[in-house]
Amino acid sequence: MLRLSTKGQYGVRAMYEIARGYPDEPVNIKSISRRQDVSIHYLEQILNRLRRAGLIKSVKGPGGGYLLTRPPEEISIAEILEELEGPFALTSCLNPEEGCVRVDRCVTHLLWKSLGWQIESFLRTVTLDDLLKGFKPLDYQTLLKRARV
Amino acid sequence: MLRLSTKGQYGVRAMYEIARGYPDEPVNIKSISRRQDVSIHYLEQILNRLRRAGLIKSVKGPGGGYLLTRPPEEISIAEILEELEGPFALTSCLNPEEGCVRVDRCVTHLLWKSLGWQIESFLRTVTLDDLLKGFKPLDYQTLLKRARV
DNA sequence: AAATACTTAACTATTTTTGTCAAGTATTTT
DNA sequence: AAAATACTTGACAAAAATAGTTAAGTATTT
Ligand code: FES
Ligand code: FES
Repeated sequence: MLRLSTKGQYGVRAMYEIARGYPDEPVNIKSISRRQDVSIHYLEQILNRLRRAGLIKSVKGPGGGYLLTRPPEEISIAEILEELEGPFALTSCLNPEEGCVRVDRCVTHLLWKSLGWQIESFLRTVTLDDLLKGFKPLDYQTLLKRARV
Repeated sequence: MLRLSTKGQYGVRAMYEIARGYPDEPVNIKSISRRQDVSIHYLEQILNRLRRAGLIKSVKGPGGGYLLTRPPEEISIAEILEELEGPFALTSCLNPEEGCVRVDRCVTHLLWKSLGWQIESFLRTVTLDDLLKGFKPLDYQTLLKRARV
């Protein structure tokens, strides 16, 4: 239930590899593909979107690859996922572009909205730098402390 | 991103209607369909699963319908969603039946696992009784207080 | 000129979602 | 017994989303 698509998962893992080269060592697609076991062609599609969104930039030619445009501690997981999968809206009713006529008399609307907030808030507190440092949230209490900030 | 299927959404809303008849007034499918704007045939499919799971029971014949098998305050949203959409596993790697060979060297595995825990924990604290009483989580702080229990 | 590496668009197979349809079975009331 | 109400089950199917692949480029450095 509530599955994260492979596009989002691969995107975060690719960003982790690119973050390892920060600030000046471009990481090429082939090595990301090798280290993360994701097809080169699929990665091309994913990295293109992240580049157009301004999260990474590309360096062409031999020795080229991808580089972060900002320090790893300034790029959150939420930001990456948002670019690849759209806004945090658990239901179509919550999507501003779709909306819902039942909103006012719906008993579950606020529930989904709140859960969405909670998910988004947590993912905004986790950055690429956390992943680089081997961030390992061990228990629920630790998570709450982070989220409470 | 991270969408909840209509089956899960409709399931919770149907359970809310059935909860309104607790403990002794069976609620028939037709009235659930009318009040929640969901097709009768689709509801049949959903309620069947919830009945087989033991969350509700059916009463046949005229005046029949569905009844909760336990008090509304003992049935959490998490339980309903689990029956309709399977376990809280954000990625296939987290699903016990699927698994993943990369788990040990994966930089994101614990992240998705933690987020899954957080979502599940929150939904276990919200019950049908909360919905009946018009539970309206107003802000993130309120949510955290509930989750912290 | 050659090698490396990114860029873009179009296409497609598979799976999941979101239902519908049809033919029952069970129970109560008259 | 008959009629009405209401649940039960399984099969089917359209539509959308997911998860990629294919092909033909362009740009840069050595
Ligand atoms: S049905 Fe749209 S807000 Fe609940
Ligand atoms: S790829 Fe399976 S655990 Fe991360």
